[in-house]
Amino acid sequence: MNIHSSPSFRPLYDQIKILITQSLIAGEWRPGDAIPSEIDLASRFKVSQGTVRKAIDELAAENILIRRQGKGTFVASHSQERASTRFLRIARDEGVFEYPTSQLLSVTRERAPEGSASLLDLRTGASIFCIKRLLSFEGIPRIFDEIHVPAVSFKGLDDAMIRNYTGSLYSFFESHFGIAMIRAEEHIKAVKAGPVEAELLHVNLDQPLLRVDRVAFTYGDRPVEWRRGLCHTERFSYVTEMS
Amino acid sequence: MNIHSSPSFRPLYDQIKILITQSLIAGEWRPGDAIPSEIDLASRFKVSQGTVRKAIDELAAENILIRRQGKGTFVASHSQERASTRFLRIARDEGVFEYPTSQLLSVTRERAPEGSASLLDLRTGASIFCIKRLLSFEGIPRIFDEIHVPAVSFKGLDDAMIRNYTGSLYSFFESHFGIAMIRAEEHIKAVKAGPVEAELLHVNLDQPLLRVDRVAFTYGDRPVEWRRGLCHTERFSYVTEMS
DNA sequence: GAGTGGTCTAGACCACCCC
DNA sequence: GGGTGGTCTAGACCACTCT
Repeated sequence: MNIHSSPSFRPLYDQIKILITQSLIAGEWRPGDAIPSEIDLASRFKVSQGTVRKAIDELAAENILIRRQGKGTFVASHSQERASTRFLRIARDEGVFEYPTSQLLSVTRERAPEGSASLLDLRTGASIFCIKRLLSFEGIPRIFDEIHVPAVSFKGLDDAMIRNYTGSLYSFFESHFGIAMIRAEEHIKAVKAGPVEAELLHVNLDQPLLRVDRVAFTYGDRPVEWRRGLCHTERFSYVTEMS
Repeated sequence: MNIHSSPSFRPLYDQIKILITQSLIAGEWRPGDAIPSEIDLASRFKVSQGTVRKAIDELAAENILIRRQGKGTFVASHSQERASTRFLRIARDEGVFEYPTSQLLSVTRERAPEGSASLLDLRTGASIFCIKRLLSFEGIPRIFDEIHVPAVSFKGLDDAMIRNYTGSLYSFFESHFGIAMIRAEEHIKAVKAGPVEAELLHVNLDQPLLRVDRVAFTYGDRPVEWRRGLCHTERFSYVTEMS
């Protein structure tokens, strides 16, 4: 098996990562499913088990797959993950973590404004769904979210569907539209509360809020969600780690 | 080599990670140094090269070591890293990244207040150094930092030393005190500018600022720095990624 | 050419899970 | 007991860097 024919050498395990990713994009294995065993994949791709292992190791490090000793390797899912604090970085300063409750404000069909359109690789004016909601911790409204997703990828989305679903929004996107969020980038600023968010979050006008702009990506680094969260950070913080 | 004697089984490569970390703590290899080759380490630890590889792979994934094909494996350093954006997450919304300039305001010896003391595993009132500085982007002051470090680990620190040093603060800590920062946790809030920071950052009183509290750790997950940054985020953002 | 890390293989055996 | 992932080894060969 001579793949060492440079130039532009690409390791075997890297090519296998791509093949696995393509199967994920194609929906051959869906979030929560077990993928074939390492031995099966090795024989399918005609490589050694060690090479498959390395490919899976990297996908697991990216939180795309999850390994469970003795059971198998699974497609990461927002539905079954314990403590879905993975994309929710707001937490109490002290005390136990409590999952927020969500109040849906509106779901509308809109034309994408320039900002979110370009970040979602859409043309300005493309059709999107705009979701507005309020997240509350301990009964107190803390985060006002405005969420844009391309209408073409989320055909038929409406407020009743969301209201009838119990679970996180990303878990809803997975089960109803087969779109799994695997990565996100956020830009954070401190801003003054405007009239809308002041009323929703029960704060005075011009109170400082955290403004968290996010772009989330699915398999193959395809951007599929833009959102802006306005967050009242009294007794709460946005938590990050770096290394 | 039978290490598979459960209970409380610990893989060999994990034990070797610990041994390498201990050498880093002991200062056997310092930031910027090359560590011995994989073959040398394998014979020193009496394991196969593959096992050493796995240990080094994980330390490299944690940004503690840096592999360079054909050259060797090196201890990560804040001095020689290209684009030390690793612990500086504030960037312009658009345009090219420009490294900020630092203006040292004061270096004083203080008694640790309760907050930073407990986060640094010190008793309240322990001796610390308090560094205050102002970071400017494009000539405009953007971040007011207050930094606490234990006096016992930073013996002899004074403002002249910092002023005479060109380079980042963490690179200074490395070269003068042998303390390498490898990981940090941050808690972010939106707050109103008080009188001190309003003047320093040239903003009105009560303007919203980002308040970024950080605890930074060195080898062995030992906390050695607490800092609070107040940041004026007009045209700038705090950038994060998650997966 | 010598030395380093990087890739790939084949095989043995262990830890874990479930039937 | 049989299947899964997890660890460890030994060896071959490639890619990169420096001398």
